[in-house]
Amino acid sequence: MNAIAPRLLAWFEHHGRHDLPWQDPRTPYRVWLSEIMLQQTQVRTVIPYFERFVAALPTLPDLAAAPLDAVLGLWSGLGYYSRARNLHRAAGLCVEHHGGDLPRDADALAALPGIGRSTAAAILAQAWGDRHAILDGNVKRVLARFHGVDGWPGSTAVQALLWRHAEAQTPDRRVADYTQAIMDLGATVCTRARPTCLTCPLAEDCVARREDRTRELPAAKPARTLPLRHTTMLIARAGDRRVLLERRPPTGVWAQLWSLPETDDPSAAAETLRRRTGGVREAQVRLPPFEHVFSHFRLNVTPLVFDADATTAAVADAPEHGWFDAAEWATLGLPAPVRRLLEKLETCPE
DNA sequence: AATGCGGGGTG
DNA sequence: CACCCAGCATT
Repeated sequence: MNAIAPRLLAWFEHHGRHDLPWQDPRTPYRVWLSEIMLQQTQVRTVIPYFERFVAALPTLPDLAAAPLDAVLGLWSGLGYYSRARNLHRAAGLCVEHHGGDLPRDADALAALPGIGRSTAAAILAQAWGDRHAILDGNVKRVLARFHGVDGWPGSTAVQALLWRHAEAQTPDRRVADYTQAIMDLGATVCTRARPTCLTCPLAEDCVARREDRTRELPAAKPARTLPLRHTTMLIARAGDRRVLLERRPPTGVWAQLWSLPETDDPSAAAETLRRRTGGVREAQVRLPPFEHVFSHFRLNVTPLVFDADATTAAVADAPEHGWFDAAEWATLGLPAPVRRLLEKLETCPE
């Protein structure tokens, strides 16, 4: 086997990232939180969210004791909100079953919601130096290129092969540094576009480099055009400038987040709102339609603004809802486009 | 084995 | 505009 660990560890000393906020102090809780936030999310995006989160909830018991809405508020804008709900649930389970700590065991970790094979391994490797192989996007790219693995890494077969390479390359010692090193190499040298092979410690034995195929590996996901959906978001604004929000259903996009009432029939918009608010009339202010892109569809959003006479209670079968002023909705877990919409309305005159 | 789940960055 | 990113849960 052509071992990469010695070269990677030597490179890591001077060229790795040693000042990430979750590296110091390096506690299992902070490592866990960072790993969850970093799922499908880049380091630069995560850092401000991480700092805010640990400032508000410094320990695992703090997280377990916090209301879910507070956790979703801290997560608002980061995306993949099931991560926040699972994080909160897992914290409760740790208090209940593990004395308020994360278990130091891969199977016990992977049994917690939101923690899979790779995240469990990353937590044990980073927090304790225990020998476990990780396989995230960076490691997939480095190993696919180094070993010349063809095929899309999302497919089961290719993923299984990459796991075998990852296990075989993980050293017996300095596992925390090795794990960080291979991710740093993927993030800073072996990048998706224009990798800087001239500075790479693995270039000499890299199959993709030798065969000039770094541009082709790892193979791209099979293309598919995203379906387009439409919705109308209803902004009911009271005289005191409070707006009507409702909690979204427990499943589907933006599950359990606070958001604007929606309708798929714009002509029925006023009637939809009247069921919740009493009298409304369409406002003078207009907001332009916009498009929001998800991984699996595109959403065309038409905002409609209404002036509401009263802030009466909703009928019994309506979803959970409420009237919020700017200071209040600012702290809620809102979908990013809804937050932008409300911010825009705040700044624009009558 | 495939799909749902956000939001932002990149070429 | 397409693709990707410190993946996991669900079907």
